[in-house]
Amino acid sequence: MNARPKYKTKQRDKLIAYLETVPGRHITAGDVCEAFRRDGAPIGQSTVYRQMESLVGEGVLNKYIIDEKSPACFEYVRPESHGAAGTCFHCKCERCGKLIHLHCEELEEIRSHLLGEHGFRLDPRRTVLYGLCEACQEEG
Amino acid sequence: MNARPKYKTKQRDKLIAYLETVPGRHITAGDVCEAFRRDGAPIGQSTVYRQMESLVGEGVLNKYIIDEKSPACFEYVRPESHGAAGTCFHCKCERCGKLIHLHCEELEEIRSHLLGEHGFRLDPRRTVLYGLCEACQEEG
DNA sequence: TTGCGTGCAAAGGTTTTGCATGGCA
DNA sequence: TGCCATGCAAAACCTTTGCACGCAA
Repeated sequence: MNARPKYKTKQRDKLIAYLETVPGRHITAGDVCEAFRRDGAPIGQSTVYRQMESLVGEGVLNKYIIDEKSPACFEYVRPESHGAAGTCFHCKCERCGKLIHLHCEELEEIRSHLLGEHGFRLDPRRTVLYGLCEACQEEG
Repeated sequence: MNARPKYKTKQRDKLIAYLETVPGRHITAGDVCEAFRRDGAPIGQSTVYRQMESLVGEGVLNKYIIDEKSPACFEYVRPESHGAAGTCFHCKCERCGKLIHLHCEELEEIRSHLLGEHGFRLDPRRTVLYGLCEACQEEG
């Protein structure tokens, strides 16, 4: 978890204000750029990338990698859960591509188990569980 | 799981022969290209990409994504475990890159839980659990 | 002979970087 | 004033695609 940037800029404020309107949703850097463009007040894409990467370091955003050809997803974390391990797990259907978000207590136990028994600290932000969703299982 | 390609080519044979020399290790398409280049018998990179993608479909290779800027990793699966529902889970350290194979009863519970409670059939062959290994946690 | 596989080069798309300019403290 | 942040354009990177040629069956 890195330090904040030293300066408070208009772009940074606007970016955070926007992110607060989409808590818990998955958005990409491109989404953000487009949102500002539609607003008639575009922000440079390198600024968006740099600030968002910084916000990940500050714990304000989570960053998820779903697969190599999709852009990275960012998710706004509400201030009250900044410290908490309030991250979600992702399941992706190999067949239809559907992405499922799991906020599940029991999956937290996996993390403790891996840490306690195997010394491995699981990072849910980078981990995607692949498999078949309910609908696709039925289709055979 | 898709069908095999219709033709048996020299390039495909050489590729499989090479993969058999690195079972259980994670390699990238670039690694493969370079290995053949060093051998003095290069293979076109598009051929490598196309054949490896095909081998993933055949179940001969697993494909893993670490993060968006690293190239995709492929892992050779030995023939004897092709059909098996590979009770082997993979943990990969995001820092040192170490690959850990876990054969653990308790992790089987993840699968039952996901299936029972969330209707999701986890495929351990496609799934890598990312995080930090013991040594890298200590280094901070 | 048929048509799939190969290989080169170029495109594709996301993210990063160089560098001059502008704004925060 | 001093330094950081911005923004444009271009680079970097991995991967895919178009197309002509060659090889497997």
